Amino acid sequence: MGVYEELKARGLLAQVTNEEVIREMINAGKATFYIGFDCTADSLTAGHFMALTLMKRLQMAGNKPIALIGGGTTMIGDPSGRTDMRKMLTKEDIDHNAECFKKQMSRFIEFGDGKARMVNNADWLLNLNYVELLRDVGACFSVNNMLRAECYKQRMEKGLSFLEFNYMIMQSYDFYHLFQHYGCNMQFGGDDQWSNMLGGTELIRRKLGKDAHCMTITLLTDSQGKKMGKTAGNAVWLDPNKTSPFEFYQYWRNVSDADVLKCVRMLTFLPLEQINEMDGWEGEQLNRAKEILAYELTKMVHGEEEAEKAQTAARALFSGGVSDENMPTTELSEADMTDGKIDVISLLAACNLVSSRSDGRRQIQGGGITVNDEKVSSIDLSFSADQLREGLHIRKGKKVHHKAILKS
RNA sequence: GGGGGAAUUCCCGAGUGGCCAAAGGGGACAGACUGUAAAUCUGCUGGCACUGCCUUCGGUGGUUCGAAUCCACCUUCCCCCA
Repeated sequence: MGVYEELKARGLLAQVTNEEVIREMINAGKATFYIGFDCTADSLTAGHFMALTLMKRLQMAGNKPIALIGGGTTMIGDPSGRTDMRKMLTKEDIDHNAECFKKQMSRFIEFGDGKARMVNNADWLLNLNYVELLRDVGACFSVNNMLRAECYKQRMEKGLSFLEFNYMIMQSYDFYHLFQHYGCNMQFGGDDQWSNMLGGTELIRRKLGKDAHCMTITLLTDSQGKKMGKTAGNAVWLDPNKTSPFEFYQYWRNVSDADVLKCVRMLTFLPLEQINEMDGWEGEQLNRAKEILAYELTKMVHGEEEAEKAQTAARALFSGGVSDENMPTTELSEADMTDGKIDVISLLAACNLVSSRSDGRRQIQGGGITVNDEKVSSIDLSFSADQLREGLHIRKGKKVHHKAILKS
């Protein structure tokens, strides 16, 4: 089975420009493809992760990946799939974010001679001359067509600035540039990028009379149709300082039944035969599939050791209830104590388990807080330095476990 | 450039002088039930020194005993005409 068939079997492919040509090309390892990453934050997210695994799959089949960091395009902001304009980022923010991306990506993809390449479109986009660009490239775009593009549809009601309207042109220019300078003949991206990507092939055809291809990845959505990789509106980050390995593990451990197999298929590198076997699992047995998913992904992102730790911690907490070394921990100091003790609310706040003291109060009143297996029933409860020295196992709800300990 | 409309808490959206920390819904969080699932039901959802006080209704000033609500100017957005 070629890599194309594998991608298809895993449900990763959404749209392709020319199935025949693309299948042959990537199965034979003849493609030089790029995926663009806009650096709107200082860490990659679970959403980017899928693109990275795709890159890896294709690289393993002999194709050459180019990871494009959108230092230039981020200056504009992609309006696709958005109902409002993105916050404008400064050049400094963007550069910083691009650096962070670079580091994280190197964990997954091998960069270097003859391997994957990393480029930043700031290098060619920022120096473009407006009038020159208009004559050179602008003439190749039909506004009528652009307005019909799916990615602008949502914005036709809410308003679309000229700045954002140009995003498609910039992305198209990227492809054109990479095609000429790096022999890049294919572009990958999320399905929401389809129209932007087609803009590139169109430009290449018009300017150079050559064919280039695109292929989009199915967006990872849950059974409710929402994009996955977010909790409480926050992204699940790949940076361990922003989303700890334990939290990362738990995110995947908690996907709903309906989505587990889809995630395993799309995100892990487990062989398809094994996945197909898991497909028959039902009910409680699916918990096993969730563990596998969580473990595999944590291993890829944070390494085997962290994955083990997260799994051990999770198992201990949810089946035995025994506290464990691997639980997220906050070290408190004497300064956090008043008169040799600390009250529950302060404790929760110090561990960042609640968003404010009021929130902490509510959590306690709602019966959601447990310390050392005892439900906290009064907001007046406090703990002594000695108790804290031994370590307190705080639980918020069923899933959030935390340890607080007094550092001597 | 002309005319009309809009901006409310995480989101949608009610509120058009005091009874407004602001209806309703969504989401989030927590409780019950479970399988660390889904569905369902319940609670909760600005902050704090919490029967009280403080900050919030695009911004800045003003009117008033009192403003999310009235007035002026500004900013941003939408629609129609050019």
